[in-house]
Amino acid sequence: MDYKAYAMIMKALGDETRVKIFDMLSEGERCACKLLDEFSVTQPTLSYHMKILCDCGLVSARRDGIWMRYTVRQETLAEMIGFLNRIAEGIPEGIEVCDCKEAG
Amino acid sequence: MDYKAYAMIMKALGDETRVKIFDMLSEGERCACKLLDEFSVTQPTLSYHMKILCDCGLVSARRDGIWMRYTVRQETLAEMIGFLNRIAEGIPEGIEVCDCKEAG
DNA sequence: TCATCATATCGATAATTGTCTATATGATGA
DNA sequence: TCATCATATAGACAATTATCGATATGATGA
Repeated sequence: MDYKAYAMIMKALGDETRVKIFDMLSEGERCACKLLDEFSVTQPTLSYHMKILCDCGLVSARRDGIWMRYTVRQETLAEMIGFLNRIAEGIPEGIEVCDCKEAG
Repeated sequence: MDYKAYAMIMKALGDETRVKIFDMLSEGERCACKLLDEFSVTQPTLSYHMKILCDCGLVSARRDGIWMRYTVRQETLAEMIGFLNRIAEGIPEGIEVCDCKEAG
């Protein structure tokens, strides 16, 4: 997974509606109609948001008859958390001042 | 921290340049000039990106003479990781099918 | 005080995004 | 097969974003 992929995931969650949807999905599989009840957006707008969440790999969709059902993709979420954890762990104890003064 | 704040953080990281900058900062404090060397953007553009990273709370900036030095704000990053962990942990074992069929 | 250097802000602009209405697609059941 | 229902796509549009060049700000040192 490269920076482009991480940025795509973050961008997908960088919208209040989508981050709420994603949080709702943490409770388990949800259908589009349930999600539509919760948010004051039209059906096409919800569909647009779900596509973004699916395209980045955070959510998977399955068709069940005429309904669409969505779940969190744990692998992708785990990779994202891993990336952030590595950044958090990478921070050294002391302050490391860069060598501007010498260079300039 | 509310959904709006989380979305703001995610949006800040939802750009390839910024996610790279943030990853670079995991190595320790960095000055603007060092960051500018690494990325093919102009100085005003870097300044713009750093403002976004600072405004959402992910990065803190300090002035050191004529230089600006940036560090990861561990508290904010930890809160973000915590939020994602709660979502990951919230996913139940079995598939929970919602009651579309009965409701419709 | 003033020139210089690093950074921030301004104003402009092309690209992207989030939203809508209207319409298409695709599954279901009579 | 056809009407119906849930969802997806198309097209339009206002708002936001990422970027730049030009300029302002603010610290430093002669």
